[in-house]
Amino acid sequence: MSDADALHPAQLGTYFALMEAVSLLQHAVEQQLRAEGDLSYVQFQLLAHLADARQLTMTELADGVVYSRSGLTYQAGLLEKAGLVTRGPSPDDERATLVTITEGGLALVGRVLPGHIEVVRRLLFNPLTDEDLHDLGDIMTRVRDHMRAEPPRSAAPRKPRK
Amino acid sequence: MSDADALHPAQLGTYFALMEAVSLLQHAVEQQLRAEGDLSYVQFQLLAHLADARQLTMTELADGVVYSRSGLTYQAGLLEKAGLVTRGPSPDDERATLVTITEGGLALVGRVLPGHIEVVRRLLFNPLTDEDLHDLGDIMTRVRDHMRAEPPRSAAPRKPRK
DNA sequence: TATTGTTATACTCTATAACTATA
DNA sequence: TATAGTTATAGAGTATAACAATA
Repeated sequence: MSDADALHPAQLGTYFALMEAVSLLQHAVEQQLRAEGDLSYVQFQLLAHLADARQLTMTELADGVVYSRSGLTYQAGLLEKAGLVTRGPSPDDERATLVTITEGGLALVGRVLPGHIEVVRRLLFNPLTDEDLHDLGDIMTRVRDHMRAEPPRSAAPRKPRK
Repeated sequence: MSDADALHPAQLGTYFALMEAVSLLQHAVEQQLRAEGDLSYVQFQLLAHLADARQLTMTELADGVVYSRSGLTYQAGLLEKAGLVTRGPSPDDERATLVTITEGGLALVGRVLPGHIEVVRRLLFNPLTDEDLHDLGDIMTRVRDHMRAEPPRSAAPRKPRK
């Protein structure tokens, strides 16, 4: 037995606290989005990206949202059915699909965002000082960029039977 | 229009970085757990709690894992079917179900944990200094405790039509 | 050939409500 | 009455693989 599990207790505790806190936050945020906009978090993310860019290809939209292509097609289909986005061919690349946010989509984001922010403020930022906020932003930005750069490392070294 | 959305840009950026980083981490961790132990993250969490306590009631097991009761019953059923836990009545309270981890369950946790920790170390802790680690642990512990204490605040203030 | 996106399909997970049994 | 847990069921989401079309 190696000491591969010799992660410091502090590290393990930090990891679990991080995961649990975000899990709780995500749960709260999803309730708010569902109640005020009938949106899942993923759908909100997609709309938020589109509210910023107005128009993106499926591939561009997939960046920053982890999914499989088919998952994105599914979600885009839902958003289109709800009248929040439209889909059409791209003039530049005939293979691409351009997703465009509608007025209704923009309106919905505007309607949902304040409550969303309120939840985040109450749950995440309330117990933090300005310095905490700065530290957390700095740390998580670094971690995120590091993860984005990491080679996907397809799964695991080996796969014990069963 | 109120200034309800006047969350500082720094706050919004921190929030998004946090959510995205954790999303990426969770994705990576789930792949590892699936590949090396055929477990979901939830199942791993349940087994990890049980590896620590050996025996818990369903209600105790539900603490720290957000779910609905039925969701927990479902997961416990899967773990039992896989031979990783057993379920039986409690001597203290005839209503309660005692969930006990088996030797196989303990072995599986032992087999999966090193790889799990390796992924967390590589993705989360690699780009962090000791001071970052300390800050992050301190911050997220405080946030988590704050969220746990928060009144569930059932959903949202009001629900715009549509 | 590689890339973009969709479809078909199967599966996992989660939540709600109704129900049983014990406290 | 309240609490612990299960069941039935329905719905949302995700992934894989096969496919079509364009670059």
